[in-house]
Amino acid sequence: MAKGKNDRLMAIRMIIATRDISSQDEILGELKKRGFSLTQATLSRDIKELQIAKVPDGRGNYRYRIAPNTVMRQASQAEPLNTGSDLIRNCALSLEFSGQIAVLKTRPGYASVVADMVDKSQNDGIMGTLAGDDTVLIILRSTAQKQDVVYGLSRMLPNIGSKVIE
Amino acid sequence: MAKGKNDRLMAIRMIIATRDISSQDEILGELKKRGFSLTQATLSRDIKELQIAKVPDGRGNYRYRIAPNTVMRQASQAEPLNTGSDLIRNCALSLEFSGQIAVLKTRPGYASVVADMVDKSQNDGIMGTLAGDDTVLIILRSTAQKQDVVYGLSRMLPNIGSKVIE
DNA sequence: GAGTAAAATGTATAAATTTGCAACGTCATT
DNA sequence: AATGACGTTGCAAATTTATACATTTTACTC
Repeated sequence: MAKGKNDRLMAIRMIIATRDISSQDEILGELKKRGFSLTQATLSRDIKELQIAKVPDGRGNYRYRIAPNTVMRQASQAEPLNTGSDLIRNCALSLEFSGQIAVLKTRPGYASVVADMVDKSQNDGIMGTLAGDDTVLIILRSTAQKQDVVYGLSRMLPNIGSKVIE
Repeated sequence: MAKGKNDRLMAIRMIIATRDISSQDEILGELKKRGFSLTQATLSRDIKELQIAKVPDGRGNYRYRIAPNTVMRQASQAEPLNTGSDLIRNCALSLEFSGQIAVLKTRPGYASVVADMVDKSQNDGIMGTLAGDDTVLIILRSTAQKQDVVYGLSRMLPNIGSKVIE
């Protein structure tokens, strides 16, 4: 099972989203369980590339998390869109609207990745997004139509339409 | 011994919000310039307490950042307001409204500091704020008038009026 | 003021993370 | 096949960060 670097990066994201991890050696152990072969040095480089950080959790411990600085972006400043993997595409769990706000629930740890995709979906109705760990808050422009927003999102998240809570 | 621990913590927040810092020793140097006397060990503990993390910045370097609070602060619980420096005052870049929400963009890294100031501005129209890295989400009370909110903010951020996107 | 518990800090060290460098593999071109 | 550009990786060392332990300071009570 010769897995490429990209699979490894996705696996790292999944691991830190799923488990309470506080050192790179722990991540390394999880990766090896999953059949990856690498050293801690490479992992450190991967983590840098993924913008993952070791963050104090406020309860006396540390935890690896996807970088805070990808948390919020203005939709209009987005770059051209990028396909992304199925793994990412399928991690949107639900979408619910309330006035000019929409709340998009994701699998734990994926919110910032999904928020990034939402920003890149070039949707005029979206003013900006804010991502936590498993929730993306989407701020709509006052002129936005709910249907148009859902349609726009569906370009990046194909089956989002079926996840809308009415 | 000049200043208490709390002053030191505030100084650390200010330093990392203001400068591009990539190691604790650099922070230590800034603190000493400002008249604080401490060791790296104490700084490490302070950083843990403040939930500050060393985050890859996506451009090949690392930077210390305050962990974004994913929990909304209630404006009403704010302490009396505090002048703040010109540097902080001038880091609001734009302000845009959509219904009961306003999105305030700041220079990267300043959102939590600005959000803090907004909370302390004792503005009745503001229900609370949520800060990312360079964006502050301001949730307005349903009764709030946009003009009153802008006016209230201008007490903390003097030229915010000119940054409003219409 | 003496006594005591808790908090804060420094010292020294351990643990964790980053990085320079050389080596290897992949592609595209010659 | 040889060449070269480029990305990826391991190794080992350097750097950076966290922490165990001892000591000092602070805050409070008597």
